[in-house]
Amino acid sequence: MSSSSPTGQIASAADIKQENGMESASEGQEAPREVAGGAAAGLSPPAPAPFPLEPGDASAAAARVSGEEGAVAAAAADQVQLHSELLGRHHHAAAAVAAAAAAAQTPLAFSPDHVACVCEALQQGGNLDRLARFLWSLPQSDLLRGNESLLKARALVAFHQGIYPELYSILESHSFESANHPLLQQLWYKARYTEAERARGRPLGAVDKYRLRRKFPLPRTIWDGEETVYCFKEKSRNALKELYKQNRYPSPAEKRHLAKITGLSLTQVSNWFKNRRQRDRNPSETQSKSESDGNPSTEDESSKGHEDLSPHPLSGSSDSVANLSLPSHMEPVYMQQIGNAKISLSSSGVLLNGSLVPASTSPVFLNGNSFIQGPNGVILNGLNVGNTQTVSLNPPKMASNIVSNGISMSDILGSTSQDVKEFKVLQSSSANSAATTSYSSSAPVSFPGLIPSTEVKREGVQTVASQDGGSVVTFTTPVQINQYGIVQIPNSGTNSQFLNGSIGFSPLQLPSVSVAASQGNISVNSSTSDGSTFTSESTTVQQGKVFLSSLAPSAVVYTVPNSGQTIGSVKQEGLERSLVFSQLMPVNQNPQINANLSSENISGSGLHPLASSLVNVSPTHNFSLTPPTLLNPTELNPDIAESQPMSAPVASKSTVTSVSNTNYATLQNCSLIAGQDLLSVPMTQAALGEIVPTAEDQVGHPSPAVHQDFVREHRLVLQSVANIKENFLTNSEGKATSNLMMLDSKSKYVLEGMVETVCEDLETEKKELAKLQTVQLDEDMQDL
DNA sequence: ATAAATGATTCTTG
DNA sequence: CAAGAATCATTTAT
Repeated sequence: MSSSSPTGQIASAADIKQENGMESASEGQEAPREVAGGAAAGLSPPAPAPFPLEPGDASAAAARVSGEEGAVAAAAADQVQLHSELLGRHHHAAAAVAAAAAAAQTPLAFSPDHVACVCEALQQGGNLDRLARFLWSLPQSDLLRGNESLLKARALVAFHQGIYPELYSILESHSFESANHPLLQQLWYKARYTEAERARGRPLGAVDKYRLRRKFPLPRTIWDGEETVYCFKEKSRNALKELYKQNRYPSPAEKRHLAKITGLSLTQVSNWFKNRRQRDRNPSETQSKSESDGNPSTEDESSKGHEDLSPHPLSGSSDSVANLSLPSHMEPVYMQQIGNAKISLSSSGVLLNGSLVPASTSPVFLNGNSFIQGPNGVILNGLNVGNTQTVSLNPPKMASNIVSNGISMSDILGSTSQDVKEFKVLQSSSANSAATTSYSSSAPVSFPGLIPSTEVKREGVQTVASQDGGSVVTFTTPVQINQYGIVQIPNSGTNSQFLNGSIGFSPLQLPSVSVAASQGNISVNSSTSDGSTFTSESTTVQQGKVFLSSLAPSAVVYTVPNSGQTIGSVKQEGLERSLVFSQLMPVNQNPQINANLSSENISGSGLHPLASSLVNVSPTHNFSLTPPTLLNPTELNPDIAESQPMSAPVASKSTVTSVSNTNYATLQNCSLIAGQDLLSVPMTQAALGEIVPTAEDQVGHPSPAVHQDFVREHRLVLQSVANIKENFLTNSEGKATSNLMMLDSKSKYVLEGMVETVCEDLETEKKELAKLQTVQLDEDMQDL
């Protein structure tokens, strides 16, 4: 009983994943209420059904104990039985298990793969006692290997046996794959709770547990470092807020999209909106105390409030928003980075809700420094490109995609630490103001180098209509402000879909008026933070130029000097060194351009295949679309950096930096960040971890080649899946796919059953993947 | 220890 | 099925 509460909580949390409607949750909990306690959501993950950590423990433990004694002998039999049990469910796994069982009888060492397989299978089945026995039967040598499945199994066993010090030791000594984090995190906390509970003699309260969590933060080995506030990740929260500003009643499609982006379940998204609305509505009770005005939140919200307040609950919303919000799936946040300057197109942010959209996008111009502002935010770069040039890209009509705004933005900002703060402020404020409609005047928060609004004249800002729905980036007539040349590049309507990995580009239109020529150039500089790719000195900067010129009516050439080379005359001749967008991206109809980064490009650094999905590069044209430098995994996940000393590999892998010295322009793909950081980054990291052994890893576990291979196989599978998902994200459907994504909150822990999943749940599209595994297993079997 | 913030649940309604 | 209202239980801040 006493224990039940803590456990219950965890268990409940797990179940809670309402989305999936895990029945497992039902367990035996008596007090649904307690379980329900919002908390559930908080802790990420509970392992769904897979195996019972919870309440049942006691009984399980007891069973184990009793069995344990006389059972050693029985172990083999058990395993055989187990085998048969599993057989029905997992074909491959079963085979492996069988092998294992056989092996068990003859104390031979079997390959790590088999051990891993068996461990996974046993874990899946929740046969902890058997698992414990199995571990017992393993030769010491096997136990010592760095096999993650084995370690996980050992951790589980240690937990169930109450040997917490060992558990902590295991958890802290090995960097586990993110897929295993949820489970291990629970073990960690639960162990802490249990310890405290025992010490104290009475059950812990929620607050007590909270304190324990604070006191014993998760080790980086089982935590990606993503902060969460009230159970939701910061990013997710931001994304939700963004959308809420635009539309209080998101359509199902929007919710789905949001769910996907944030990694939250559909239910969570819905709940969030529901709660938000409720709290916005009646300030009474809870929040009333603070303010007179009902709106607790902030001014901005209130302002926007009136617009959307309109209550058409369901259906209405879609219509009203029609202009703005588009098709459900859009997620267009993408950025392009050219050298130093970062240009963000789209943005989620700000969409001006109904009001602003039509007219003009009133962008905030930041001048002075090279800022290019997207609707949402501003992207800034700390470097000066030219003092006077400003480029603003605003998408007049944005779609719903807010996506990543919060996400990407924050991440991006992260890189430029100094600016971050300001940036954030700016970002939020601008966004808000936009939403409110009153933007121009009040607009911009003070920003260094910002041009007073008065100085800005917007003349030719007319947004050009997008063509056929595809996303179009239009360069409208430049507005001149004094000496400052301002070029507006509105991005109207983003219909194109940007999938994570892909970047959609629409035709760039240049007004015949030569923007650039006279105005000067927009100098863009390469600023890869380290300057590794381009040397970006102020000098260069000034030289770097972007010509939006008369090459062709619709052609734009961005030229960014290469570090080594002097820019000299970049013009038409410079084509080789420059990018001609129009040619490069024939985007018109085909908003999506997918150029896979061939591994070779980055291979030097040992980039894993997965990376390719992340990065889109079209080598042929000295044009590289890369994940923003900022996105360096290192930066995204601080913990990664810490946990993996070898930041170098990581960085290189991300290719973020330079793809080749030939590229002059670097485009950043924001969406990538947004959508993918959840999935890809971690995955990538994991992959790297294996492929590029870090010092830490090696020290920690001298894993045999075999093991690595095995792991790699898994990784391949997983990665493939990831790729699939990313590449075909369009189908929001993706249930199938998502099943394999361990990182996907919905399917959390599905991974747990890596084996199971891979072996058993293969669906049509994934059969090939399965084969991989099969082959692997078969080979192993033969070896046996 | 208390209070505010927040996610989730339950029940009702359309 | 979704939304609103009331209410919880937990998380976070004081």
